[in-house]
Amino acid sequence: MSLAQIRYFIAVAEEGHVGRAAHGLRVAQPAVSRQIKNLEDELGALLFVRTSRGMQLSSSGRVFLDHARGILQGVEHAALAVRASRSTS
Amino acid sequence: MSLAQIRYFIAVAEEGHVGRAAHGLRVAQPAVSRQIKNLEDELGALLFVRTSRGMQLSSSGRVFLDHARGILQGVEHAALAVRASRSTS
DNA sequence: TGAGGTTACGCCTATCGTAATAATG
DNA sequence: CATTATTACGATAGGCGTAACCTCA
Repeated sequence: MSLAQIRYFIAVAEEGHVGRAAHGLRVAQPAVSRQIKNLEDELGALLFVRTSRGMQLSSSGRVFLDHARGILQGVEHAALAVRASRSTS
Repeated sequence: MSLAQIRYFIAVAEEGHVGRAAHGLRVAQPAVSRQIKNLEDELGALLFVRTSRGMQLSSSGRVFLDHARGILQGVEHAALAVRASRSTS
């Protein structure tokens, strides 16, 4: 699992389309498609249901989404906290 | 920032030595040394004070450590939650 | 057949390990 | 000089983009 995979996952979950997510992430479609697949393989669960119109979160995907957002927020907070502490050091 | 960097950082913080941390991580010393440096560069702060006997957390490092642990726990919980939800899907 | 997602394939960057180089007590 | 960290450098793996392919309404 990587932070990039988590970002890609959240983007697809919010957009409902790999293509649209890729555009927002400024990355090509296959990059997102592959990383979502890698993530699913590692977790041993399908995170999305593929429909002919796009991707919809599966129940496992919904479970993962909450955690995923928390992780990214944790990363942001960590960076902010360190940058803030710099002046105090 | 990557999850590997966070793992390396925590290991060094706990061991107090790059070498010992590397051994525990089953990776060579320079890999850890470099990633710690990359992390420090990205965060714009020194996370450790280098002594001739090893590495000691700086005040910025102490700030980061709490966040770092939380992030990794978040990752673990996320994976566990998805694996648990698999059977429920 | 059009609107999506995925697989194939070649390139390129990032990371690694070994070996060499500091630095410090 | 022993101990520990860092830098150099060549090799490799993982990620990306383009292009080709698949699937479903």
